[in-house]
Amino acid sequence: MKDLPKVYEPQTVEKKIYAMWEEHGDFHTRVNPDKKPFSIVMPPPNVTGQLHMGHAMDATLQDILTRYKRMQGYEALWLPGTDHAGIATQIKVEEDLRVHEGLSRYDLGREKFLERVWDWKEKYGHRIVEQQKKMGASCDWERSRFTMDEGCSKAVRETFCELYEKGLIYKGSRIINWCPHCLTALSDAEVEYADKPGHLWYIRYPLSDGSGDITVATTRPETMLGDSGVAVNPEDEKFKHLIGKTCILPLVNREIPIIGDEYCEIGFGTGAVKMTPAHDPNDFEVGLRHNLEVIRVIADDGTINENGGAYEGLDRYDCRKKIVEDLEAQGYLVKTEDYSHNVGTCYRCHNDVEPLISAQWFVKMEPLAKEALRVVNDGTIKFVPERFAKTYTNWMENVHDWCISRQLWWGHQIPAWYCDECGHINVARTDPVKCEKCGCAYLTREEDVLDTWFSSALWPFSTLGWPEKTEALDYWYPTSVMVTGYDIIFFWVARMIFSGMEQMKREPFSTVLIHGLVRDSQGRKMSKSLGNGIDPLEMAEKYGADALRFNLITGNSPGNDMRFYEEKCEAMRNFCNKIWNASRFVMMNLSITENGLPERLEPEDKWILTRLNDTVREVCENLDKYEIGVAAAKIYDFIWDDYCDWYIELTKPRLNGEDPDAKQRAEQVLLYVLCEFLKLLHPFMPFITEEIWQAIPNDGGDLILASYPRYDESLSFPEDAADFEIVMEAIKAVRARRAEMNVPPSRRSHLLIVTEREAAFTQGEAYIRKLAYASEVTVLRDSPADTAGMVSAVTGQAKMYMPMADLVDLDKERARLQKSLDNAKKQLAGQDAKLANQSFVSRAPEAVVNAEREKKAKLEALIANLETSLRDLG
RNA sequence: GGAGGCGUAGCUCAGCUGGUUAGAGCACCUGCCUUACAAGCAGGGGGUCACUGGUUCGAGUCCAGUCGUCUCCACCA
Repeated sequence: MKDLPKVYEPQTVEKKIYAMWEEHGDFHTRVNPDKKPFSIVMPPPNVTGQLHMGHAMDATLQDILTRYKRMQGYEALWLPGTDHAGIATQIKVEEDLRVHEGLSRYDLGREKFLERVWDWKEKYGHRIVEQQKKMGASCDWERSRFTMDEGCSKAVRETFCELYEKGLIYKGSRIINWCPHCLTALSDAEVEYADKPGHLWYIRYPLSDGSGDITVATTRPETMLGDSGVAVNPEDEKFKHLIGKTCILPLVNREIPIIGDEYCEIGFGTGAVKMTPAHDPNDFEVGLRHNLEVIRVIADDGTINENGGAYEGLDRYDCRKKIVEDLEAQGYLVKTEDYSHNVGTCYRCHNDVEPLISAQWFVKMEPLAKEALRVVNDGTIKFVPERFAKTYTNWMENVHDWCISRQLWWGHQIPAWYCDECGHINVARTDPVKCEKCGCAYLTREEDVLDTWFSSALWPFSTLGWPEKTEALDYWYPTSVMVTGYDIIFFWVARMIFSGMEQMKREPFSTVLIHGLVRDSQGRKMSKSLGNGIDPLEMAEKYGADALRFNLITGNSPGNDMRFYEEKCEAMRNFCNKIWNASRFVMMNLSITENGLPERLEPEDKWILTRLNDTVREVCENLDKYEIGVAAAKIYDFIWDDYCDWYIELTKPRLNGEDPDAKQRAEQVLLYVLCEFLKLLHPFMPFITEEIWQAIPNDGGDLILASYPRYDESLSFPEDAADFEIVMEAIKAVRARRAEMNVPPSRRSHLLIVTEREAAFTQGEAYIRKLAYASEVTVLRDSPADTAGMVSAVTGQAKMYMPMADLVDLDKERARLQKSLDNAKKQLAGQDAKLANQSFVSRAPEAVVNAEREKKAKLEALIANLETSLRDLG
């Protein structure tokens, strides 16, 4: 043991420890009726993705909760897995195909292409898992799932069929968001809006009867190719008379009607709006009401289609330019204004999305939203922090139908077959051989696949075996906590909730723990394009995974973003090193081979045990409330301040002393407290704690499976601890006085302690000498006759004198004492005033009043001591 | 337009249901290599808790308003 390096080396330790856990099967869970279940399903990262800081934080939080519950005796399952991530993965493989072979997916064809994607998945799918392991993730890897594995596919198909049968899934032609780059439809949630500078063009549409014209304003002139009407408000005096007339669409020369619709706001813009039902959701609605023609002019790839006449084949933005030029040339352009407007972009490729009419599959949201709202409103599902419940309900209350079809190949192909004869849509759990309506055998399968989030939505139960009735499902569902970022509430959390309610008739989890984003040191979002991402693995390699974990969960509060500072990793690494060296110290001094407390405890032992016990209680309370950062900070303080800076120092005289019995008792308490704090800290810093645990006499078994500390009243000695703190206070006062005068520790002096609490000080003579740099300690009841030439330090319970004549300046000493005295008196006056206040004494809770009285008593004692010291100085 | 967060030490942030003299890390200053640890020890400086008003015996904490800042949702061409 004595050869342990002075500096903790996480790199070698972490690998070894993780392998040990795996080898011992410590992560493995089983349906165990004797234990209470606890479960977390991991938000599945993209199968071909790489671990980023967000994942690292997410995983750390989940791991802490899982380890905590596991140690508390729960059958704690953290179920891992990966997501097929439709668009993201397909794009990656297509890119690879293009770069290396110069091929597109169409060159390969669907089947061959999908084989490539599966190969890709096999090749890179393990990467993220290995990365999670490096972070210490204690998942039950044997239960790992993939959103496109057999079971999940079955769950998807079952859900699709059920919803279709209930009429909750339908196919229809509606305006959807289309990404011309990814060439697929998107859901509302997949569109990100950004303010972009643009223009508002005012265009004159001549009336057909030649009686004048009507001017419309638009931000998207290219869509005029698909205009099939102009709308004005029916109450608008300016335009009322035009309703029913027609006008001529410039450039196209189409005659289109002027209609009256409330949608058009009086006084806004020109008061007249061009209607493009095929490319604008509002126009589409208006078009339905007035039977306007739906003319699609923009093709899937973002170019103008055959309906665009002369403009056919132009890219939509080139077309815009050309149209404006032509309008101007032909005198239809009235004016152009600068205008900033919100443009929807694809959340994957950030190209502008094109709203267009398209036949797609939708989930009808209204009936599903009802239950999803109820379980959050009635508290069945709790959000932490609570404010996110509002975000959630707000969205759910206004949700539109969910477009679930994607024009991709990689994903769950929609289980629908179109009858070539009668056109009937056959939706079936097993592939049909003939049309259920007309019986013909010519069926064509729907090519589209489902939105990735459709399978993610089923994750909490599909991973546990649904639609089969499995024991695991019965045991662990509903899961305990869902841990995820606020950026994913709509995409995922909301959809898991309504899916769980619909398919399982039970909520998928009882608590949603929301965390924020990890940003860079300047507060910017970490992103590939900015190149400001910090690789968690690099940080883990440099400072240790434990340090990184601690960094990510301390000093921030749930739901708030945090900035990542490498310096903080350094600080946390230092903490690891502190623990390492404290353990090294204990081991170096250890002669005992078993962990157990002695019969007889010294005051300092009682103090540290009391502090430990208090810490245990508070940490558990905090963890139960998901105040993980607060819990971590308390453990940090206990270990560093109480255990290392005080307790270890306090035991040194005994460890180095002549009394073997006293030495052994000190060892016992040192070891006991060490073991307890290792357990306490283990969920947060699993590697270093396990490593040390394995090296010391422990309770047997791996730390990961040890019992988490519980509050133990028999190990709490508040009175003794308070008495002991009197001594600590005196030591601090002496140190402060010496530091003030720049006395180096090497200069020791006789220390006279005048106190009524002689016993407390006499008992501690040995360590007082050490900690207060004294050559000898004399405890007296009465002040010495002559204190001239002595430096003094005063607390409420003791007066300390150090004969250091050369350093004493009587006047300065007097002035200093007088200043302290004045200060204390001032405080006492405030205290008196407070206690004289009748309404305070009568209204404040007794405990608060008593605390104030105690404080007053302490001040009085301090004042008395200061006064006698002053008097003694003469 | 709607909703929400944030504003506390030089920097980054904690501070739970209102209750000692408002904390931490980093940075800074002073003194120390005191045989666990200089990635350390001891001591210290530094805050009108954005502003204004209110509730209360008592407000960083609760309420209202103001200013600044960030985010999400919706979106009128």
